[in-house]
Amino acid sequence: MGRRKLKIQRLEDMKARQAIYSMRKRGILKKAKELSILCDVEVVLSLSSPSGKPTLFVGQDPNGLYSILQKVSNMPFVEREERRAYTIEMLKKFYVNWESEFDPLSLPHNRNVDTLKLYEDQLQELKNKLTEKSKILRD
Amino acid sequence: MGRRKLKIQRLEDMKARQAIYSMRKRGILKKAKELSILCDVEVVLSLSSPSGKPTLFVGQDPNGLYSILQKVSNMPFVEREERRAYTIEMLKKFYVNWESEFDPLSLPHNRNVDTLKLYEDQLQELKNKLTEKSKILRD
DNA sequence: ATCTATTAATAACC
DNA sequence: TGGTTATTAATAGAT
Repeated sequence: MGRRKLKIQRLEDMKARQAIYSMRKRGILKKAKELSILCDVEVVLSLSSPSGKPTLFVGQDPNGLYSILQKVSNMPFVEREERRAYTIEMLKKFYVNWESEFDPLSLPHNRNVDTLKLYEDQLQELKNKLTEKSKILRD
Repeated sequence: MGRRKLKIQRLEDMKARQAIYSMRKRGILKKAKELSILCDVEVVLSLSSPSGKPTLFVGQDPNGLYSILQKVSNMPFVEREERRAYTIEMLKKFYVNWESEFDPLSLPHNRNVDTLKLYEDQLQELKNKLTEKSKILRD
């Protein structure tokens, strides 16, 4: 929408980038909010401005953020900068079709996750340790 | 947009919920993709359908997901179901204005985070332990 | 930031 | 679920 149709490609003009970002950020946040209310669903939207300022929207059920974190918190690798590539690989296994051009990365509930089973088991001990530490920390 | 203006409130009719969700999901995913390309920014969008099927979109820089996880993975509490409320409290501290009616939860880079400093320090030891474990796990 | 000409999303229908 | 159309909403370019 607008005076002209905008080609969807990286805007090279930094000024335009920032301007368009501000406008569209408002739009998508509104959409996110509406969707979460209308359909009573979990929505998490995370953005970074061209200058790097992050924005987080968590709609309706805060457990939405909780649940996505829960999935990924099974991976101990997120805390190590040099492990990014590996983290991404793990995410691909949780969320199929990572590379798909536009289609959402959909994770059917009953997907076969055999390959993850072993991994999860390996992590159990680690998570237990973490939980203990958490407890100590809160006391 | 549509034949009539839709009031933004929870749709009680399950059928309508599912239908509207499908339509709007497509829309918001398109917006997310466009924003990530146009402005070359990190975008992470996580949705749950009314029936619970999750959808994840990660745009442009996969490190977007990485960085949000990195922030929150500073919190060891995410792995404990009964700690949800506490987790939410921590998130509020990372992302201000949690309760704001529509405004995004924005986290300025140079925000004063004194209250977090102590917490982060306390967590350092924990993270070190975690890193060790991760290393062992990969070997 | 605000303003509008236009395009894009979408509510109701089929 | 997928397609069509009348309308509303988002927004590109200009102010």
